[in-house]
Amino acid sequence: MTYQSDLLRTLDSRGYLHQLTDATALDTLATRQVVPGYIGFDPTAPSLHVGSLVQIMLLRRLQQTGHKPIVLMGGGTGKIGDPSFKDEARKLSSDETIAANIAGIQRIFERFLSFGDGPSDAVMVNNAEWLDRLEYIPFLREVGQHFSVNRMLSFDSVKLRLDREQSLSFLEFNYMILQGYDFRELARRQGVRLQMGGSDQWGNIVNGVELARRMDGSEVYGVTTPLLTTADGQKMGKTVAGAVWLHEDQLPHFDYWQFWRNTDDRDVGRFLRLFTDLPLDEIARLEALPGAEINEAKKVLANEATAMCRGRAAAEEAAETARRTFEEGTSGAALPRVAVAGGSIALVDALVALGFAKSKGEARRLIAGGGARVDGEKVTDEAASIALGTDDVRISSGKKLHGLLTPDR
RNA sequence: GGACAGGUGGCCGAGUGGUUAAAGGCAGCAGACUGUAAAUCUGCCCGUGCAAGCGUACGCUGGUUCGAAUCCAGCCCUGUCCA
Repeated sequence: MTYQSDLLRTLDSRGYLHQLTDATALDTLATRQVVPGYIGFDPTAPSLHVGSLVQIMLLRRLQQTGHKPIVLMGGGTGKIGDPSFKDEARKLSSDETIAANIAGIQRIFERFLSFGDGPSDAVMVNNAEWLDRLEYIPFLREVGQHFSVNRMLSFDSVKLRLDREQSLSFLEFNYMILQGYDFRELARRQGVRLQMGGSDQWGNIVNGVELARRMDGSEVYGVTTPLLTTADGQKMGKTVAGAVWLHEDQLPHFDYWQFWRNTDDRDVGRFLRLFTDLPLDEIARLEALPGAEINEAKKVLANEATAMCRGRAAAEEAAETARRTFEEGTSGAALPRVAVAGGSIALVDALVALGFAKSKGEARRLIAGGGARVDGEKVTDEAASIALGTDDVRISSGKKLHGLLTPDR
């Protein structure tokens, strides 16, 4: 369908829409007023990784089209853990951990959203504010009566777990009730009209929509994004080094840039639309590049995505390092470095020190398999030692990972 | 509380006394081919050690045995059914 509102037109054309509870009504609403919309995030880690980036970008689009993004931190629900599509119960987090995680996550959002007091400025709220104070009996009477267990059991998030004969504790079973209640509370307190989330959140979102209607008679809406997988069917956000964290404390700028640079051909257009602010006609041109020229589009993707998250300077440095490393075969400034004292180091130790191998044994296997190079020369002697003069020595693991040994004088 | 089934390496899953650091698959790493892509083929894939080896590992604790992931006992956890 064609949408009237900037909001839905943008979301639709850039590939964010999977399901909507009431597209027409939401579309109309968005043409008439500033729509406060939220997405919930569990503060179960001190940072967020690329897996959350679609949701973050969704809030950014909301703000870009004149509406108000609200970041809901699940300080209360985080104490329970979302059971959706998880195989096993999450570990419960302590209050201190949760508070620290929230602080870590906030600094990431500040890069994607503009916070403040204005009508379309972003705000961050914590559902512990209302959830921690709930009293069991009143809650059951007011909220519990609106939930049918029969229905909750039919939700995929629960059903799949039960079908696989895995345990689902009552604690976790309550997650969807609390999340529905969040929506209703935010609607009441802040006039929130929209909840967004990944497709796995559909059931939770619908619960909230219905709860708000039943308790307060208010109309609120839900939008989910498609589950983001790479073209070869993998969940997005893993690289050689593990999760692709958004904050540089967990992942260097260069690695972040490389993550985007290594995007599958088939994903380039989709990712450009989702993760950059480039205009659609420009993206259409880039994704149509034939054959190896598509690499130009990947560079643009890497530059833009890195600039948004890490800053333009970081993106440029990463791009320059990548150009020198991969196109010239020399070294760039953003490569990881390890200082070596004493003028020499065993190759296995160097590989471990640079993080290219988790253990000496792994480093040895890498060398034996022909994957290790010193200054571009393949080395197959597991016992090789590297002598350092005055210059940096470049160590490579495979084609992708490069690092420098710097003499420590 | 009772009956039954089960708990194996990051995941799935074989294995019912020695030749089992544990088949196979997935994921991951490397090589070849390429375009820092995909697909395909090949090798690697607990730690330590140049190596022989040593250490650790099949829910936990103890036992039987020359020898246990495999047998026995108790406990913990999960599922199904019953109360």
